[in-house]
Amino acid sequence: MVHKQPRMPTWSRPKGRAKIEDVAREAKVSSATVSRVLNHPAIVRQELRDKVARAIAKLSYTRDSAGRALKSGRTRTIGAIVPTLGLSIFADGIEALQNRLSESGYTLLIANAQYDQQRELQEMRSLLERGIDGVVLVGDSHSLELRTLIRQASVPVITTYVSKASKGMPAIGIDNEVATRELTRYLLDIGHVSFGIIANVPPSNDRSRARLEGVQKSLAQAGIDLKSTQVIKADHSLGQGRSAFRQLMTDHPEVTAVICTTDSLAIGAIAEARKLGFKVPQSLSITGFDDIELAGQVDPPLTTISVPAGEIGRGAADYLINAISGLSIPKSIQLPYRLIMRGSTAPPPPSRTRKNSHAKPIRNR
Amino acid sequence: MVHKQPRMPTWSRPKGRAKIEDVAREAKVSSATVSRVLNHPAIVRQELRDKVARAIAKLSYTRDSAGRALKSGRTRTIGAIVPTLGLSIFADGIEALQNRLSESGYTLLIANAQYDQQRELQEMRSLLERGIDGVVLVGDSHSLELRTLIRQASVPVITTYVSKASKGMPAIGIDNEVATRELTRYLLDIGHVSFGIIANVPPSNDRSRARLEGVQKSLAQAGIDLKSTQVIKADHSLGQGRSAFRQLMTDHPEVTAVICTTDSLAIGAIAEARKLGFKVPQSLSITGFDDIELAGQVDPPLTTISVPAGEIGRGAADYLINAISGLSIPKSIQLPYRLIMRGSTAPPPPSRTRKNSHAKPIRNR
DNA sequence: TTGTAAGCGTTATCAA
DNA sequence: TTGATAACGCTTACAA
Repeated sequence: MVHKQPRMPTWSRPKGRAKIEDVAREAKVSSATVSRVLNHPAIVRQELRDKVARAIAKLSYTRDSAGRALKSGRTRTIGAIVPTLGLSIFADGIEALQNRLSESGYTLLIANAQYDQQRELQEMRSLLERGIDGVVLVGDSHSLELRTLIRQASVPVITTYVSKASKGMPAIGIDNEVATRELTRYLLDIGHVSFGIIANVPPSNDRSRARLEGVQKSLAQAGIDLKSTQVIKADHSLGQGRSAFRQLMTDHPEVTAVICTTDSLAIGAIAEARKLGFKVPQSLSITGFDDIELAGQVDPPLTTISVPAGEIGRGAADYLINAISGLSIPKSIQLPYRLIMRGSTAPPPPSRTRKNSHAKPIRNR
Repeated sequence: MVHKQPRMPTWSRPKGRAKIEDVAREAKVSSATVSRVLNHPAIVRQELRDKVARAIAKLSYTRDSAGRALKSGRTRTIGAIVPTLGLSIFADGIEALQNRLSESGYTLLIANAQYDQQRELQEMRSLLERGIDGVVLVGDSHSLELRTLIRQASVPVITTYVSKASKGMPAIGIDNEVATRELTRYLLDIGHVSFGIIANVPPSNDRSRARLEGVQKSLAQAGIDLKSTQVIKADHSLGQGRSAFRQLMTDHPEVTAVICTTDSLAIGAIAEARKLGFKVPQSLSITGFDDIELAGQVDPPLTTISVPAGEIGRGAADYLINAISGLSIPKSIQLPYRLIMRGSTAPPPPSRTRKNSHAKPIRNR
């Protein structure tokens, strides 16, 4: 005998979720008391507190954050816009950011802008409409419109992976330019005089630009000339690293040190170098930037600059949480990078050191 | 002469944001009309529509989603909980998910659970409290409590990177077990009889387990015995791939094919193999799984299974958006994987083929 | 210490 | 076609 299933009402309200009134009724107190138990437990009598707690457990009540946000003007939500999640350096930062926020009861709204300022603006609008309490950006190339939007919303903001506040926006990260200066200095010190650079320069990538400038300035300071063909532009893929390397070495066989602005490019370059028969580091030094997981595992392991992505993420979280609660920390936070010297760099072959190089004499002292 | 700055009120409300009433006043219509222009423009007269539009532009008004959510019970927000963002396969999926959601006016709340069911549960509570309209999970190992929570909230859910609905939860992804079966079949077909497996088995990683089972079943079917020492457990890091490989080859020098359950492990294994003097693929074949960017760039390029992370992310978004609007698509979506044959695999050296192997005769048919 | 009630910004129902 | 108004669930003066 087939029984008919008890039929659901044609359209039952999607949420059978308990509300604060239900808890109040169950505990025989007012809804205000329930709210107080939730938000300021100290000011309610132990006995009632327990009753309310039991009622909450029984109904497995959770606050509806919409009502809460409407009343308080706070969403306990932070937004982040990154260029992409496809680069582990950003993914790692976001992961750390989320972990820290979660500990403090915040949730993370995330968006990616694909290095497109127009998209960034649009995502920001969407985030702002959601009423985020704070926002995390990357880098310091942002449209004026974006800045205006943030200022008008008077939402705390911090930008990451760079170290200097730009146009009043606080930052947390490393000084990319100083980092490549040190790296270049190191290569100069061990005797290199003929350089090639593989730089990822998608539009609006200020970090990469700073890295490139660090190298250029350091070389200029050492009186070493750099032809424009010694700087190859690429995106950040391994494949581009390979082809850029090939082009570089075709045009400039005299090069003994190849500086890449990301590890991916460097790893691509190493792969291609090996294929082309270069001995790294004996005849050719190659460096990266970021210190991704792979950097220490390739053969030879990559000399690179380590970027503290986790610390950046955590620091951004802490900064915003403080800023939201009124403790404004207006200054930028400069984090230390580390020059990691591994096996991909060595002094140039004897025949190629300064003595018999074509480098001009040192100009700037 | 120093003028005092006009002093801000001790505590000004953080938002100078225009509300719907302001727009209404500016346009000399009722707030209801403004709302209608925003939500059902068709039913309001052209003239008023324009007036309202102008007022909106003038005040640069945007809806406050808290009020909206409170009224409508919808937040236009999707939550996602991934094990980690540190694996590019997940980062890529999330990126695609976010892009697709963004196109449809949704924003993405993200959390990571670090392969910890307890954390997953806690993050889910937080997400649910935020009133998400749908949720994306990874894999099919989830605590009963989590399932219950989701069911009670009656929030649409989809799990990803697996292909079969488990306990009523729809899924989108590939069939990991079938994939490694095909991969193993391929290795058998080209003559391998002695296998080693490097498997990442963090707690609750069902994908990895399925991959491992696929290999085991395929080998069992071919009548090939697998000692427990031929299966090395590891996490998913490159370094672990290296050490696992070393251990494997120490215990089982007869192995001619090493199957790794992730590309990272395989790349680590290749690096170590090279260091130890193995010739890949001439004397040893190595395979991965995921087809990360690097897989095609290492030397030799890695034979692997390609997982369509982007498609998974987009598919999950589409699924949820449909489910939210009532078009329930109850079935799981099985996406095709691809076996990518590259240079890291080849027939075993002649001396090691079946003829003179120690493999038992085929049992199962 | 607790309860009552107003109001946060929006949308939808009902009347006009 | 438009306007007035009542919720939505929560927090917080203000009263008791």
